[in-house]
Amino acid sequence: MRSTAEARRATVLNAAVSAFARTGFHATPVTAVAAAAGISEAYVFRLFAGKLGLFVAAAGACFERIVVALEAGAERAGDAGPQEVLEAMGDAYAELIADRDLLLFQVQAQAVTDVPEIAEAVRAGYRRVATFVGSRSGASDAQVQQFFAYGQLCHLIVTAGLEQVPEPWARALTAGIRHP
Amino acid sequence: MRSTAEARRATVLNAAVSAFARTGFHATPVTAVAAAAGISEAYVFRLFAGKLGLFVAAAGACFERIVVALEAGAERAGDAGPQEVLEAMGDAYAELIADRDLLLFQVQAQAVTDVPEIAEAVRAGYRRVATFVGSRSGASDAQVQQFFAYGQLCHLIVTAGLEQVPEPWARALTAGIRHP
DNA sequence: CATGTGTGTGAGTGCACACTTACAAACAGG
DNA sequence: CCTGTTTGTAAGTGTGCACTCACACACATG
Repeated sequence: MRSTAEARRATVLNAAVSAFARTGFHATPVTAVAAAAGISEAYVFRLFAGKLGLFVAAAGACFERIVVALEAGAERAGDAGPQEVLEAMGDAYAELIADRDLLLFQVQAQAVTDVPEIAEAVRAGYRRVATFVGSRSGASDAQVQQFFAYGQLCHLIVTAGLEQVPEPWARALTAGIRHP
Repeated sequence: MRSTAEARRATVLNAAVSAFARTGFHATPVTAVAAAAGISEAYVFRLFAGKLGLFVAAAGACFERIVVALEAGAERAGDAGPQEVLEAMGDAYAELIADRDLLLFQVQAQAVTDVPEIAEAVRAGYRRVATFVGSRSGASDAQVQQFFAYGQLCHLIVTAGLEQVPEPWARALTAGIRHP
């Protein structure tokens, strides 16, 4: 045995998050994921229950990484006030998505929510993130809502490439958004 | 001649917005658009420059309809203050996307911005909407930014079906969002 | 070393779908 | 009524891709 199946699954999931992030569910052949993971397409199908199972598992991994990053960010704020903790989480999120994979994967997953299993995975992911953000920061519902609203705005900015647009309307939308 | 090409193009674009909204660019065969429009697939290819040209044209139609709705909404607020005009636009947008087609199309388009022509169409669309919202309302950049942030949050709520989720975290995210 | 179990692949198979081509019918103008 | 133009389609063609299957190699255990 060159490797255990569990270890392979982990590397495949990393490759899957990146690949799906770039080209989305339907336009990403599992051969692309397999190649990025350095194994054959056939073995990917043995490790996961079809392309759909692979995508759902990748969604789990994506949100897992987000929660971990937010935890680390919140730790930097210690037990400061809700606003401070939220800002620390925002900074952590901005750093995390510098490579764009996690952000783009979320956008891609949102676009395929007509598949029930994917919709459920997206809900489960945001459930984890939202409950964590709320409980860890102690912020009000309205503050948590604002946190996610500007997070979603960040998704638009990145997918549309608005950081690169010098026109006033784009500057207005990107003003104060951290990092991208 | 049963119809003029220009009239056909319009009906095809309506069908295309609906079809692409539901299943996205890559998972929507142009046969589906053709069937919804009541014509043959071959004729769709004569009317538009490939599937990509059809999608880009549909994006134009989508943002066009959004701007028209916002104009009508703003008209209802007359020349009140920026905040009132923004709220009137928000209400108009909420009504407009009751059928979900325009909202879902935007999400789908965002997911396919790795295709340069689509990215440009998305930018052009938001350029129209954002400049109109800013100039018509006279609101500050920060207000306009907030308007779009909560609009994007609305996209998440609808795609993930959060209106149907009774748990507290989902209630926090959907609180005060008009309509869905 | 025989046998079993888990890891891994090459070579298909079948189907969906983007796009083309050859052809037909409706109308317009002279 | 004949000729050209526009509207429209049926029937392909080629390709990409999800998924399968038969098979091979690595390692453990008695």
